[in-house]
Amino acid sequence: MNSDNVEAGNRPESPPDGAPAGSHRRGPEDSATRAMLVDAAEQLMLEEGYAAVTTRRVATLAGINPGLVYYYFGPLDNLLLAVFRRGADQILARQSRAVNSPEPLRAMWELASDSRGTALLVEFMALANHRKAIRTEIANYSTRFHETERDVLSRLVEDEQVDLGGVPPSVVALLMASIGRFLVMESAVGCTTSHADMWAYIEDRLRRAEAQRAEHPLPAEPG
Amino acid sequence: MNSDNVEAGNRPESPPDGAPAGSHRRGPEDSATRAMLVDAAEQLMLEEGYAAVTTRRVATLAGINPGLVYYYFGPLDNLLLAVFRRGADQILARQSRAVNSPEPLRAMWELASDSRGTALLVEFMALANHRKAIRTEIANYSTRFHETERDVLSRLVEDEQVDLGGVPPSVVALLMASIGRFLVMESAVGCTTSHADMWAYIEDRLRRAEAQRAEHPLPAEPG
DNA sequence: GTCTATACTTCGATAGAC
DNA sequence: GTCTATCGAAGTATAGAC
Repeated sequence: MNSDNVEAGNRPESPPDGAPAGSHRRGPEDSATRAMLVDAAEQLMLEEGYAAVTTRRVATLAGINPGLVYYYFGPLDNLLLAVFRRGADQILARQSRAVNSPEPLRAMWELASDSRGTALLVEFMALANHRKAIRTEIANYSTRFHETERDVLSRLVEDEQVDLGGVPPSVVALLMASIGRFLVMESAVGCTTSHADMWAYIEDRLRRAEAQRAEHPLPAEPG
Repeated sequence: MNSDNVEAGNRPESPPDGAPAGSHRRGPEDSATRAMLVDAAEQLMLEEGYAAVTTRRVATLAGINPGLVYYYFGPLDNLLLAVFRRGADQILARQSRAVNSPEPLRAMWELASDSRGTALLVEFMALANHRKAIRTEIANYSTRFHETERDVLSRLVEDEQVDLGGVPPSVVALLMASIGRFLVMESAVGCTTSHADMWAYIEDRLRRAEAQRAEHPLPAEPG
């Protein structure tokens, strides 16, 4: 689908077979059953929160025997980690397409304000409070996410493709990520105070920042 | 301690005795035992997440018999709600002091970037995904929080006490809330990419916005 | 790889003695 | 108001048949 190097398997801290330390048994990574369990766990997290992700409920929802959860993942934490990693890889892949799109700022904003991704992230943020493995994984993912956007924005400013009005690219990257997710989180609970104002403001800034591109078309790369 | 009208008891949707519909029994609101249970529940939420808040664990941590949890709160959801309401009231009271402080913008920013309040809010946001009562309560609280800041900022701009650089007060209110909480959330999981840049940027904006006040001292209210 | 059966723990909630 | 005792449900995890 895309040739970006953001797929699973490049994660440096994982052993070659992808098995976290401490898990006794593990089925193949490409098993259809395994994927169905991850699907079911993700659905439960989104609909009822992480506390609803139990071996019995996941297995029942997937139409699979509860014992198989342990066969594929060992302790339940590993299943949660698998859900996070798959989701994080999907978002990083989408980010990779966004920063290369014709309107990178707008695409990055749409990614930042994605409701599904944010809903999952909130669950994992809460989970991270008492699960160290999740905490580390979120930190790694967030770091990659921000660094990519910061570097891309720096380059775009350098090439006069966008105008950030003097605000540092690293700051703009954090601004988009925080505001987008915040709006989604509040909408999820039914609070939309001043959201319309914020959306209008963002839209205005996006339009002005991207307008720079029309005046400064990027010449073909030399060499 | 303060005379602001943000204390509990003014909540319009609560019946006079403060008992939510459906709870069969309930002890007095000012009970010391009740307060210890709320303390223990809050501590468990902060240290181990909402899933750790069980009747047995709360009671054990508080050194109180598990049966008393039902005596005071009925179903467990009511205990969670009590934790949220007490925390929300504390933050609204602190907000009320912040907006009346000598440097309201800075005080509002310090409130937005408060780590303890944010950690609790993350837990409740996750809880809200599948508990309607929590969802409604968060929406009410957030609405009040934003509206207060928006109104105060509007007044400050009107009186030329602060300079928001043309950004609407409602937008600035949301910006502070989202960025502050986002930084705290990321720090909690150990990701601080670009945080130093953001803090420096915020500090610069705060200093410039508050500088306006020195040039335009507010005259005494007429009448 | 998939399933059954099971051991053990902890949960929410209630009844009732004191 | 506080405690003991208890019910039934659901949880994690394992052993072992097929």
